[in-house]
Amino acid sequence: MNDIRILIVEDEPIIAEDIAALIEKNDFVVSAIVYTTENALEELETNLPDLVLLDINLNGEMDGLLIAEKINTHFNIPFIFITSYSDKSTLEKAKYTEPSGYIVKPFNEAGLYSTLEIALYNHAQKNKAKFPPLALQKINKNLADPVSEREFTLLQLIYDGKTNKQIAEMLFISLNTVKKHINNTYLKLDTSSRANAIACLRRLMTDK
Amino acid sequence: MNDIRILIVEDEPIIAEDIAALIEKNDFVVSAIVYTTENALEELETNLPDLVLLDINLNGEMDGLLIAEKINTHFNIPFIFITSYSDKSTLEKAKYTEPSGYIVKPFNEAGLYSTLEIALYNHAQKNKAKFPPLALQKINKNLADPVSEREFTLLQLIYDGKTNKQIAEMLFISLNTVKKHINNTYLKLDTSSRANAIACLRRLMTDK
DNA sequence: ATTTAAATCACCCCAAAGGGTAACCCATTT
DNA sequence: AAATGGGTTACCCTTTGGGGTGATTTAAAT
Repeated sequence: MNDIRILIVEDEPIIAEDIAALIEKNDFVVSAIVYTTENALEELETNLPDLVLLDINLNGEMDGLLIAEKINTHFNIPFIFITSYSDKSTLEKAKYTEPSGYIVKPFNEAGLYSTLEIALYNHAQKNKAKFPPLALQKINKNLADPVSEREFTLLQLIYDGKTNKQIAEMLFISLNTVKKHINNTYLKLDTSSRANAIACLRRLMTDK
Repeated sequence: MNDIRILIVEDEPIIAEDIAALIEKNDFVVSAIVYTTENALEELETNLPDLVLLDINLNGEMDGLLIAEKINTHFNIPFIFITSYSDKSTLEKAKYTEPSGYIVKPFNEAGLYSTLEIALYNHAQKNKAKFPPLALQKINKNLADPVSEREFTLLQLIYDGKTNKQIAEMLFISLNTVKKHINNTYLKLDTSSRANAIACLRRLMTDK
């Protein structure tokens, strides 16, 4: 089956059942409902779900944050906080665990469902987000003298490991033109070699 | 100021004002409120915010999705959908744009605030996760002939944009040795230039 | 004790890339 | 009408990088 299995960690049985009903109504599968931190950790070890709905406050303690940390360090699954505590200090602590969502009670079905769907999709995309393609705007934002579109095209090809000759052939322009463009971009990037330009571009893509 | 500037894209002025009030109440700054797709795109070009609150349906069209695509391809900022359309088909389309959040109307202040905070924090973290450092194990996992630790050191320096001469000086070895090592790694990576080797390494880091 | 593998270095050759100058075309702007 | 800026090309020259062969040392493995 390709069913999405969801673990519910919630110390109030009535609310847990309520959540479970909404989830199943939307064609997800509840892998388990647990009421304590210990059971939650055990459930993760023995019956790993695809996603966790997590109450921050469990029996008076903010153990949801501990569980979140455990999920981050030991499992690679998304989790969503469901809590009635929406004060800034709780949220502040919670956000550092990088939850896929944060739902404040009372919540509605549509809100829960959309948060679930997006959490699952975004989590799946997360790995693919590494080494993203270059973005001209992003690079220029950090440059005094902006790179032109044509120059950017050349930079992308350099970034892909192409030689000047290959670039010339791909763009149907002279080798001299390629060299000229690249030289101009080197001035703008304040660099002086392809490999260094690539490192520079990486920096510009992550800066600010 | 380190104020977080938020763009509101919402075709109903009353709701837009409502959102703006909630935002400012929570110490964010509204960079602009726009009612049309055109103005939204213009605003992105001329006055880039830190985050966009985006209604999917603008004047009868699902232009919010177009704007989302534009943000993804041209700008590197988080965006959150705010919509009254919570049907599965709309959500399905929306999730493929990888929004940082999806808020279903009617929403409450706590829900909006927490979604904003988490979107901003997760987006900031996302940037840090981009362009991760090279990992020898990961690279070798995909290579028939594994790279040695010393060779890996050299590769990292190439990846950082260093020249052979710089590498030789940094590692206190002869320029000839540097060349030899690099040549050996080129054989293993089946490549033939630094820039190409870098592109190859990036590939190896993302390949399963 | 011998093989193996990694790291080190040298020398040579040629291809590729970097740096500078000058010029032309074609838009857009002033 | 003139200036500006991007894209294009050429020419010249210097530096860097890539490719091959061979050799030594050291440490680990058989």
